[in-house]
Amino acid sequence: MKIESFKLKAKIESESLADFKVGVDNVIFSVDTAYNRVLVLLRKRNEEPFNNCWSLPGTLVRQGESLTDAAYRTLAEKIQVDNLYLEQLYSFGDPGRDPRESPESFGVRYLSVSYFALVRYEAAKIINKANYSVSWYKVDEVPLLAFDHDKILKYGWNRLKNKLQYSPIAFDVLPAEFTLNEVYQLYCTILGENFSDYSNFRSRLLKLGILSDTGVKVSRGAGRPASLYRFDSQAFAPLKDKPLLFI
Amino acid sequence: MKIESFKLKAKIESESLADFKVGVDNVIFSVDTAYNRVLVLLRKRNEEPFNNCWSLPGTLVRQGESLTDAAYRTLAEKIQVDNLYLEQLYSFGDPGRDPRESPESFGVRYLSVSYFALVRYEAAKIINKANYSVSWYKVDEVPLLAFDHDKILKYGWNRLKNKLQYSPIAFDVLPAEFTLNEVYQLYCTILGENFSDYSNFRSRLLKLGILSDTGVKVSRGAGRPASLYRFDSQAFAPLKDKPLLFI
DNA sequence: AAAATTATAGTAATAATTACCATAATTAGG
DNA sequence: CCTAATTATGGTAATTATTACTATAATTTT
Repeated sequence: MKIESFKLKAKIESESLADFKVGVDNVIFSVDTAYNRVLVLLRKRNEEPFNNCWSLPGTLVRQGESLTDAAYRTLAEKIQVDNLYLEQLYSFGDPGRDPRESPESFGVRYLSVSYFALVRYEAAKIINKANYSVSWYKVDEVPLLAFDHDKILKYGWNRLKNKLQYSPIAFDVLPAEFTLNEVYQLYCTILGENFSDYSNFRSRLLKLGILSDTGVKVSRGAGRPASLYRFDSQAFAPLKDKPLLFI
Repeated sequence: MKIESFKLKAKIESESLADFKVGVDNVIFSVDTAYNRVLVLLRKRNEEPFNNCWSLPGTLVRQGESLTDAAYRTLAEKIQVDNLYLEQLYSFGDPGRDPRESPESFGVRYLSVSYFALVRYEAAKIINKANYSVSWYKVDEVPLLAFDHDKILKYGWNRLKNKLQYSPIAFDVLPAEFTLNEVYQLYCTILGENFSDYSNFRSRLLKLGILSDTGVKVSRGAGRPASLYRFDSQAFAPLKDKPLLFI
């Protein structure tokens, strides 16, 4: 059987099934505790459709590549960072969400599997290349985005705020050793300042029993030196999948 | 340009991009409070691959069809039910997850966008047709499933237990008017009996202020008649997206 | 050396949770 | 028809958690 006739046969057999290109779009948040802001990484498109529009950084999935790999590849192309949290967000696949779904393209559909990532602003370095431009935008000051990326961003921003409250994602993003104030600043920056008082946040966090005090003290500017803590993943393991509030 | 040569050009242009078929697989749970068990709907496959294996009910997405529509279509083919909760779960797309991803099929990939649904067992009627067989299995007694459906089921079962605790999905599944005991039984059946005492569950639930007493009393068997309540979606609206515990 | 700053511990008032108990209103069984 | 069993509902005291503070310790800044 020749290739083309095989293809035709497959086409007939599949009746009216859609053919998909699958893209991965990343909502990459960075927490800038120094300036009390959350930023999201946007990329200026330099191709059709939505040429010159800002969009979430994304890529189409290649042969043999897993979805997560595609997400990491996109992220690694744009920023250089050691500690990050990444998880799949949601899949957007409504017909018509991508203008490339034209009749001339034989009814191909574009599905976006979105991922959300969290990094610290100070620890993430943007990789600038000649052929594209990426930039951090304050999460509440993003321009209109290409495709349905506004919707994806909104979805991701909600997930981030919720996830932070019942999941220890903060410790994936912080360096291995951190002060309690650094944790507090991270929570404040993402959730707003009025969610808890520092003293109570400290006791709440320590009572969970998932942080271990290294005993090492560090001075960051003025004031009494703070203890460095580590996240104790062994102590956390039994709490996994329990509805656990971190704030 | 002829169709075939256009296709060839598209192929070259797309370099090493994967082509996907997108399927929707449903983890449909039913709560059987009478027998204190949670069931999941499985379908016996009557086609390759995994012929004669049990699998999650699913379908490939058709041209012009949204993912959610495909999920509802699969569900409506298998069961007849009035009140249900449905939400997208996760997308599984690792290369090699479907044996149809053979070299002869030109590197096509099979992505599964999974959905999870919740219904009441008493309210869901299986639709039996000649060409397939579906059946409820206790969630802790499922056989080995086709594809990576074991993984999907596990993921869905976790999501269900968590979601129930911070989201009012119970009221999507219950009839419009229900007794507090019916709510309690639903929670017990899914989460196990030792999560809370009935009396405390009642006060917790009522204190949320999202249920309104209709004043109508019903007798279900022996004992004092119970009040029928309604879910007050208006009262719930401001609580949406807050980390709210229902137990 | 004094003032400012930050970390940490602690405390009293309030609120929430828990493990019960009491009573009301019905059905079930003789 | 009467009594026992059953279920719904309201309540309470003990415990625990949360909240809004205060006090003190250990450092840097001036």
